Amino acid sequence: MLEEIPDIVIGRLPIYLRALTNMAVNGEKLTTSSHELGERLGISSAQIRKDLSHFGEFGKQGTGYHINYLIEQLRQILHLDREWPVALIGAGHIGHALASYNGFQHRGFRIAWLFDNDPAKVGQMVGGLPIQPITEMVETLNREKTQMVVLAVPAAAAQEIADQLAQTYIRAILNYAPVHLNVPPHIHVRHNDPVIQMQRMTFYLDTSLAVGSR
Amino acid sequence: MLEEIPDIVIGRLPIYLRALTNMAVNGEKLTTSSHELGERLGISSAQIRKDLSHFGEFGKQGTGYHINYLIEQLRQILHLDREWPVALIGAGHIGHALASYNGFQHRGFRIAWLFDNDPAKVGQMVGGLPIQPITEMVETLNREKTQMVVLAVPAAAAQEIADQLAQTYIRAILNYAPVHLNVPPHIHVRHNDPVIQMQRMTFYLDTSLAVGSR
DNA sequence: TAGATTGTTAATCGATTAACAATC
DNA sequence: TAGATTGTTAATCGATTAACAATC
Repeated sequence: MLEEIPDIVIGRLPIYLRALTNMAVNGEKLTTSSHELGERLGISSAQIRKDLSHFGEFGKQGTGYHINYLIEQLRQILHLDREWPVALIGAGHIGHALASYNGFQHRGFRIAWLFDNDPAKVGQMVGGLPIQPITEMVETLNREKTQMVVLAVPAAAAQEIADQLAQTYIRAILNYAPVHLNVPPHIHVRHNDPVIQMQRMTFYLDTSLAVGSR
Repeated sequence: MLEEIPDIVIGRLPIYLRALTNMAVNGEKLTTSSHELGERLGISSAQIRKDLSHFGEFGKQGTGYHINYLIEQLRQILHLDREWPVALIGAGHIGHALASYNGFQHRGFRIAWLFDNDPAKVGQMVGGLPIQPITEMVETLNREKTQMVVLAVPAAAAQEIADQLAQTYIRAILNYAPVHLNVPPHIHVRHNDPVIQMQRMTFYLDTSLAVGSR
C-alpha cells in the first residue's frame, strides 16, 4: 500500500520506534498491542493501526505486535537500518552539547564532521572530533556526499549557510537557529528552537500566578 | 471570537511572532501583509488571516498589518508581555548550553534556577547561575510558584522528576529527555528530542547515496 | 473454543483553501 | 479614484475515530 504517505504519519513513526525500543530494553514482554502502545503515548489505538497499515501488516490478531520485529520494520521504513553520517555546523554552546551527546549512536546517526567559522577554534577537539574551518564545508560535504546537517550557528549566519548547503547533496537540515530558512524544495528542514516550544505553552499558563508582569 | 482556539493555531503564532520580530529588527518597513508573511514562511496567506481572526481584527484593508502593533498583540495573546521565570533541571551538556544561551531574555523567558542531582556539581556557577541540589527542587518551585521547567536530565530519570513536578505549580514542561512523559492533564509537555526530528527526515533521504548501509 | 486484537471501511471531525464583499 | 488587502464564508481537503469482520 506504499503510495502516498502523509508526512504527519511519518512524523509519528519515530515516536512509536522510541517507545518500542524502550519496551524492548526494559524487556518485560516480547509483544505489545496497539492499545498498550497508544495508552503509553496518549495516541488512539486506531491511529497506530492505521499509521502502520500504510506500510504493511505487522501484527497478529489476538496477540498484537512482536516488539523486536516491529522495531526492525520501522527502522527499515525510516531508513534507519544503517548509520547516517551527519555534519554539525557551529561549535558554540549548542554545537558542543551535540558533539558530546552520546544519544545518536544507537538511533541511526553519527556526527562525522564539525565546522566553525572561528579560526581560533579550528583544530580544537570536541567530542572526539576536530573543528574544521567552515571554508572547507562545501567541499567536504560534496566529497562525502553527505545528506544531513545539524545547523547550530547564530541566526544571522543561518540563511547564508543554508544557501551554501543548497549547492551540495544535503537534503535534510535540522536547524537550531531561531530563524526560518528558505531552501529549495528538495531540502527538508526541521526546526529546533526551544523558545518556540515554550512560547506555545505560555498561552495556557495561569497568568494570575505570573511573575514579572508589567 | 475567543471561544475554542485549536492548539495547532496556537502553535503557529510563535512562528509568526518570530518572523515579525525579524522584520521589525531589519526595519525596512512599518507594515506587512498576510501574503508577504506567508511567502516568507511557506504558509498560505489565507491561513495566516484565518489564524489571526480567532483573536480579533489586527489589519487594515489595502495596507495590511502594522508590524509592531501585530507583534504587541501576539505577545499579549501568548502571554509574552511579561517575563516567565523558568527552572532548568539537569546541568549536563544540554543544561550547560541552555543556561548559557542568551536567546531567552528578549523572548519572554529567564532561566531562574538550575538544579542537578550530582553533589559534586552543586554550588558551581553556570551561565551566572548556581547549581542547586535537586532535593530542593520541589520546595523552591512551590515557594516561587514556578509554572514552567526545562527538563534536561537522562531518560532514565525524566519520569521520576515529572512525577515530582506534578506536585508543584508546574504546568509546562519542555522535555529534552528522549522518552515520553506521563503527566496529569493540566501539565503541557513539549518534546525536544533532536533524534526524533532527524529520524523523521531520513524517510525522505536518498538511500542510493547512503553510507554505512549494512 | 473463547477472548483478544488486527487491518480496514465508512463516518465523523477538523483544518485548509478559494473566493469575494467590504473597505482602506 | 483604483489598487490592494483584509476578515469571513463556504467548499474542499485530509486526518481521526468508531466499528466490526476476520482470525490468531
